[in-house]
Amino acid sequence: MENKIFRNFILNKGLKLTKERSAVLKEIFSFRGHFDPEQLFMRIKDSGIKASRASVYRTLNLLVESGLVGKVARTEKGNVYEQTFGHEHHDHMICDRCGAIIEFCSQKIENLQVELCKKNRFEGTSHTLVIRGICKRCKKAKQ
Amino acid sequence: MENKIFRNFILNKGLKLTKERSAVLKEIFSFRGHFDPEQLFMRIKDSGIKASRASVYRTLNLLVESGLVGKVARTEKGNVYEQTFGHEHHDHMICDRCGAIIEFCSQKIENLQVELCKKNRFEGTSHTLVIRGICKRCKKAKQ
DNA sequence: CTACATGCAAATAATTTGCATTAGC
DNA sequence: GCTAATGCAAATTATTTGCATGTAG
Repeated sequence: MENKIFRNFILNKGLKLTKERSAVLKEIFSFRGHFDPEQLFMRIKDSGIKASRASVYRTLNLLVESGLVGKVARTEKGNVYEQTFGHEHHDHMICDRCGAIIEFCSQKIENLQVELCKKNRFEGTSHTLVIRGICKRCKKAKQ
Repeated sequence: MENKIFRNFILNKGLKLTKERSAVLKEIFSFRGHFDPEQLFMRIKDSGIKASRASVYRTLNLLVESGLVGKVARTEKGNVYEQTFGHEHHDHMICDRCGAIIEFCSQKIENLQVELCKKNRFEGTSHTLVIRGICKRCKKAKQ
């Protein structure tokens, strides 16, 4: 499914579906969770396929553009991504101490978006909520 | 007021209140709005005081630690800050058509943050909510 | 066979840091 | 006077880019 979408996206732009690009796509969709470019690069390397860091970065940008992958956040150590295709909308909490990213879903936020948009006569299509602070693990370590 | 808070913070840590640190604090509280370290550095330079980029960065970190200044976001071109002392929190709607940024305040979001953090045993310190869509002006133009 | 993509290494850009010198307290 | 802060330039880190070569369509 995601292969088809990516293929279409690539060909429509007059670009080429190389084995490096396919490898990046495949690796991302082979697991669920957050990742950064370096982790992705290592995973691909470990899987036996060769794709340079440069290609990983370049493909990642294409994937974001295509909508298959989303940028979750910018942290002190770079960007964090996730696959967005086939996943329900959720938001994130980010620990400022250890960088942990916690996902959560809340119907109240969805409702709040509708309410706020009505009040401001804004036609909302999506939102991003990030709560920053200290995760329970670090909170415990602090004491 | 903020001078007093900063002075206390600095002295409590056994640090020194230098003229560079005072200059950074003064400059930040002399206007309202967002800024990045480079802009701040330039403003200070233009105001006739000498303070190196390194000192601006170092002081900025202290100010965030003290709670007088907050990190608004990480953008593609670095961190964006704002003074937090004496200012109410707000969030943004961004129009995908014309790029307009609408600020809004909502007590319900603040409450929701508290509720979500409690549920996830997360110690939330701040949040960023961005709603994307079409603003009323563009919505009207569309019809 | 003709763009476009790749790998590499060098370039960027924001921020941090080591060190000799200066200055709060 | 002791200790921390400054300025500078070099280091660091994540990401991008130029270019010669490889390859998909």
